[in-house]
Amino acid sequence: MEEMERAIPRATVGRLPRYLRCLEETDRSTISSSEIATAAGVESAQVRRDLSYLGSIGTRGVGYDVSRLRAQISLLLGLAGPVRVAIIGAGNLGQALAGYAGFGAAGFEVVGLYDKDLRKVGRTVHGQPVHPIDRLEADAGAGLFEIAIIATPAEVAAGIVAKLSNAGVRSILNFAPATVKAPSGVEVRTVDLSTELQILSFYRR
Amino acid sequence: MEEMERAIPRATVGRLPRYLRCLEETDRSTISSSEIATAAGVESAQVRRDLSYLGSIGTRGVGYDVSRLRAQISLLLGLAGPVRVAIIGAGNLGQALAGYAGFGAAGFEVVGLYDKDLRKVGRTVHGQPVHPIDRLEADAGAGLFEIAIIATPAEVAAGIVAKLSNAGVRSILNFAPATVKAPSGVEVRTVDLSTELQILSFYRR
DNA sequence: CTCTGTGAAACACTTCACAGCG
DNA sequence: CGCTGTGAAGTGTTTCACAGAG
Repeated sequence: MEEMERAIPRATVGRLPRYLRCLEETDRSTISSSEIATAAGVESAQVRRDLSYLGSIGTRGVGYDVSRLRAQISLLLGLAGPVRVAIIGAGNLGQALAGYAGFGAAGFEVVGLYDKDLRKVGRTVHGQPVHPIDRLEADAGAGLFEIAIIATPAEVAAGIVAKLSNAGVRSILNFAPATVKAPSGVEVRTVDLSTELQILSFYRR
Repeated sequence: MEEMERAIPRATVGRLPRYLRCLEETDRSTISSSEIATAAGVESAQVRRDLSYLGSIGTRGVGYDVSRLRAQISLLLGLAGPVRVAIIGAGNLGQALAGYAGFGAAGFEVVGLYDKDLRKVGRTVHGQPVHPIDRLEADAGAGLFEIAIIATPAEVAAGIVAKLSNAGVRSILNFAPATVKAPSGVEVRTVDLSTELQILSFYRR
């Protein structure tokens, strides 16, 4: 039997962070769907439909209570407590990510980097320890982090995804320019500069 | 009257770069839809449907001619000649992007950075000149680049998008954590770390 | 009277399944 | 016979439009 009580569409999940940001930027205590819509760049009916999945509690004639709605969305996105993030690969990108101050503000906590190069292991990068890549699977299995960010060369990305998903990690952000098939139950989001530019190239002129 | 001859679905455009990469990685001269599908992590029917929008020329019983197909996809994505890219914002991210070697390999050419800080203007970053931000609109209008990458603080992102689209730029990659509404006819793709992590947080456990 | 929540319609995208070409 | 190309069916998402709560 399938679980189907709270089937929130992927498209909706993808927009909730945007709504959350709008809510954080306003100073009013109540906000209507069309105000959120304008700020988020979508249709107001879309906002109402999306928020209705939260078992929503807007007030007709008024709108949504900002702090209540923030709490609801944060809860749904699993942002109630701190979310721990591991960075795989301590090269240029991995180090830049480790130093990114935005993590804390958004409730994420970097718990370490993993690298193959033993000369890097044991050092710290922006205050974060660099661990040997051999320890990755065990640490993942022990539940030391919830989300993994892959910042390795493309050749090894698929292997890392396999290890992580074996160890029970369900959320992976992949910055390697490689197409990796997500094992079922695992969400892999790939962000690649060349891919983005190629898509944009289609839409020019 | 609307142009409708070649309405290629956005979802298809988003997958073409992946197919292109598979084609670049194979050493065979012919390839079937299910082979592409396996490599790209999608269904074979999806590949055939997507490729059929290219006015496709597979050979029944055989598959697709790799070099022919590469040429077709490149052409459709507008990658036939070099595509010029400007980087707006010469801070950490902008500088890192300017130094990213992957541009050339994928047929993109960085033509310069733009920054508000006059102390940076006139310097070069990884061989790229830094121009004053005032010149952005004129340079864009003069057609000096096809794609703009926004690597500025969030506060100024919306204004930059407005200037660029005024000047006729149709393709924008936005790394600022800001929701910008794309003027019609302009494609804006936003990539933001916090948003990605928040989405992934939903799918953990 | 305003603004939510939601059936129902419209639209977009994916998958099935098979006719038919090479 | 193998594999493409595509009608048709299925699924997911957006938009319309309005009943009804506050």
